[in-house]
Amino acid sequence: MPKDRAPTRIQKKNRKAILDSALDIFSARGFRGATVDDIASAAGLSKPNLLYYFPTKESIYLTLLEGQLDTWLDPLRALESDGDPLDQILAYVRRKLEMSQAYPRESRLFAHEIMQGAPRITDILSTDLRQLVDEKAALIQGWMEAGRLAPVHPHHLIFSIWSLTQHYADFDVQIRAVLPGEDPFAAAPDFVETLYRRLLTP
Amino acid sequence: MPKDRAPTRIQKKNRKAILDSALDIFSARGFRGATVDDIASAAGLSKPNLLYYFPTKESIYLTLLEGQLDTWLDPLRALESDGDPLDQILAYVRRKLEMSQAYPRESRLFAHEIMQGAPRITDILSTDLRQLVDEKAALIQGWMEAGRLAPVHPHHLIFSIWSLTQHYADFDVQIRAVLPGEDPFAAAPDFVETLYRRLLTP
DNA sequence: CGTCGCTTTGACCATTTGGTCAAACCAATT
DNA sequence: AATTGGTTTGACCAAATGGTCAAAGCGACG
Repeated sequence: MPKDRAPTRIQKKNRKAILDSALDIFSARGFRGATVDDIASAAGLSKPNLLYYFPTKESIYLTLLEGQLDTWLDPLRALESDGDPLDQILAYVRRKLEMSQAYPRESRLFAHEIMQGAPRITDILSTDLRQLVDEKAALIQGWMEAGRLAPVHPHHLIFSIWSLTQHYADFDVQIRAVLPGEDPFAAAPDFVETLYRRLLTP
Repeated sequence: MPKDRAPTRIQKKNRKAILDSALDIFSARGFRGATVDDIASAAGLSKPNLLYYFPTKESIYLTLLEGQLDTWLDPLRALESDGDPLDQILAYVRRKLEMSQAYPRESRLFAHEIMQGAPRITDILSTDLRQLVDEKAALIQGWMEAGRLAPVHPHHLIFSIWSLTQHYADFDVQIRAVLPGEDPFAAAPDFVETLYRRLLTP
């Protein structure tokens, strides 16, 4: 593995290729279902060569998880107290749905990890994520108490947004198998907007 | 493996124990994350002994998937054209949520399988499940056209029910990490009922 | 109580898989 | 062109894992 210097051109290229291939494979098969060999050949490298850039399979996986976590939570962070509450929520839902469409691999990566019991990120979930959610739930609660949104349990509201939007990424195969021809994401934005509009309009 | 006769008392007991332990482990770790040894010792058997009852790891997994699929779809099948449409939908949602609470392992088993691309059940999804969903979607569509339910895309309505209810089982860890103390399933029934009531009341 | 057929197991095997290592290979700088 | 340091690989290893098998154990029934 290279020294502690500025990464060379080759290092940048290969680390990026590895992480991209690894995301493909981890997101499709979970941590244990992915093999180092598969990731390596998907990245166009030999296994020892891959292990020259990342010391272990786990280190690749952790790099991905940690590297994407912030991005993944950005939409929720952007939920602000300014402006119309319903618009804020709808914008959040829309961002979340766009992320599921644009980054389904990331969605599945987290889904796998959480369904395994989230062994590598429980502490983050119960500290950072929990704090963020509590904060935004309080904001929503405030809107509801002010009569600016119809009242519902704010935490469960957030869960429902997660589940609904990520479902389109995580269960893509099922949706496509069931939906007659049409692109799952075609009608989804309208549907979720309608749903949250009717749920939350005071 | 035993001949083609009526199963003995011991066979019944052991097959049941194996399937139960296997459900524990497959649902927690997915197919590749589960080892035959783990399942065997969880069932209180040696590995060769387990393989005396099921020829392969895959056969255990398939037995579970197929054995639970019908049960898993029963709530949707029970959606009938009789009675008040909203009550029918709300009853479906309630049944589905109860199943997530009572059978989280089964929910996760299917979730894992589908997230892997559903290699073993794609055909069932695109035939049986699709037909069932189409049928019920048509029923819902009819209710909406008759003005007895507020109009939304019926397929996506069904997806939303799946995602919302199964989320409580599949992402249990995350929900518990985020929810301040309370039991996730305590407020869930009220929340989902409110959601679908507001969404669908004409 | 002996036999027959179901049940259980220790020992074993082949394959897969994560990871190591020394040697070869390049690329750029002097 | 020689040197230096990053890059690549073939060969190899140990552990894990799915599965086999012959032999031993056991239960019920005549």
